[in-house]
Amino acid sequence: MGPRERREREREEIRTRILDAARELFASEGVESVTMRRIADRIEYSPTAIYFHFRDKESLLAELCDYDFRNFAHGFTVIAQIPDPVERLRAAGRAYVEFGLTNPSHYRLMFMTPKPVNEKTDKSGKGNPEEDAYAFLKGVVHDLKTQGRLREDLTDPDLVAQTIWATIHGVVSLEIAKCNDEWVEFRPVDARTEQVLTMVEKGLLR
Amino acid sequence: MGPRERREREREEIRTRILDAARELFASEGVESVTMRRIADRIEYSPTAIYFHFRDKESLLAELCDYDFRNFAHGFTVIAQIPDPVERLRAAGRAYVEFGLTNPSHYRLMFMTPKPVNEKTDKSGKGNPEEDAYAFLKGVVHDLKTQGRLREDLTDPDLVAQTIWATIHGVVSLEIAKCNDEWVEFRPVDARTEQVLTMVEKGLLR
DNA sequence: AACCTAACTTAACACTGTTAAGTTTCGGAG
DNA sequence: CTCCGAAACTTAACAGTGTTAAGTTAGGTT
Repeated sequence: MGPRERREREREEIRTRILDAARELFASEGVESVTMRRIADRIEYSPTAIYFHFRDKESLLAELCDYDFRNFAHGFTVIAQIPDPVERLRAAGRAYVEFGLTNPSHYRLMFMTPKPVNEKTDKSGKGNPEEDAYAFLKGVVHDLKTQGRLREDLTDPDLVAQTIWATIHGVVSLEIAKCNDEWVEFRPVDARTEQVLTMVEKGLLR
Repeated sequence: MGPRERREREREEIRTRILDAARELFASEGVESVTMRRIADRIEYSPTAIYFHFRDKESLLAELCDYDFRNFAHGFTVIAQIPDPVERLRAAGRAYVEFGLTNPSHYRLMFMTPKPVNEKTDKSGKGNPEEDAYAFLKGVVHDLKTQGRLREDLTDPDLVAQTIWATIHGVVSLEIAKCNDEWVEFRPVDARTEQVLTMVEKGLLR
């Protein structure tokens, strides 16, 4: 209750105000419109003030994506309840696509942009949500295997998980990057998603 | 042979010198290192000179990618000779992956970066190479269908082609964007490619 | 009451893409 | 041969970016 805690709380408050301002710009106008100066305008601070709360722009955006993806990943706890692993996989795939399409800027930054090699993966604490999502997928693959639903020649669960991930990621990322191109008559993305999911089933299960 | 033609030829020459300089930077240091000023340095011109040959930076890079992808797509003419459409599909998939991995900057700009909505697709002349590649894929799907190799419930060739494209694109783009992440133990990209290709076969053919 | 540090602002730096204005070069017409 | 006009280029500048060094203010601690 001392002023020490208050200061800390206030500090956390302005941190999230910065993140909120960034998110609005991010979602409404895309990543290239997110500018330190524009964020600062929104919260009526000087641009330099942001650097007192975030190391640089990149880690600000990384934290934003991390936070929102973690928020989304909470939905996986209800999907995890689905007993049939095949249905669970379908549901997870649909949810993943939906996240990508409703948060294209997030998705782009997280999964379509190469990171420089440094990548101090901040081992401390909760563990990054991408990793958790991948672990979830691996769990589904594990269940498929123990229930004998996987094709018998598929022995490496990581390889299977990465195959599934790549496939569904392909749908999302192609939609995000290419939906405005008119030279290919794209089928509705939902149709493509379902098509891909049944291909995964018929191609990997038995 | 008049000076008229010479001037035109010289103009074309400096154009390709600009493209070559851009390509070197592009390939060796990535797209974010390609700067009008650095291109200009390499050819010992002023940065402004480039604008006499290219409308802006974006169309310079677009032309570069277009040119190189078209160059790559010529390889498809030999793949097109493969009589068995299944083998043809595999070969095309492998070639596509190889292009993406040896030209990640090209691939990123062409297939992992959203274009603004305008997109004056320059209907004039040769037609863009991405479209040609897609047409090639549709041709394979067509052959598969007429030979009765496609699953009978797959009636829409575009949907099938887009499914295959998304799948293989997923492998390439994930590799480009995530190969430096250490939290997931990626299997070798060749293994993932083969895995995905057999999944496509078992999932879409009969 | 004095101080000291956290939180902020102002001003600036080194970049970026792009453009307006001025200069050079050079083929073609009188 | 001379002059012209346009093409090809340069210099200087603008408006924007992320980021930092230095200065200022406010508020809890001694």
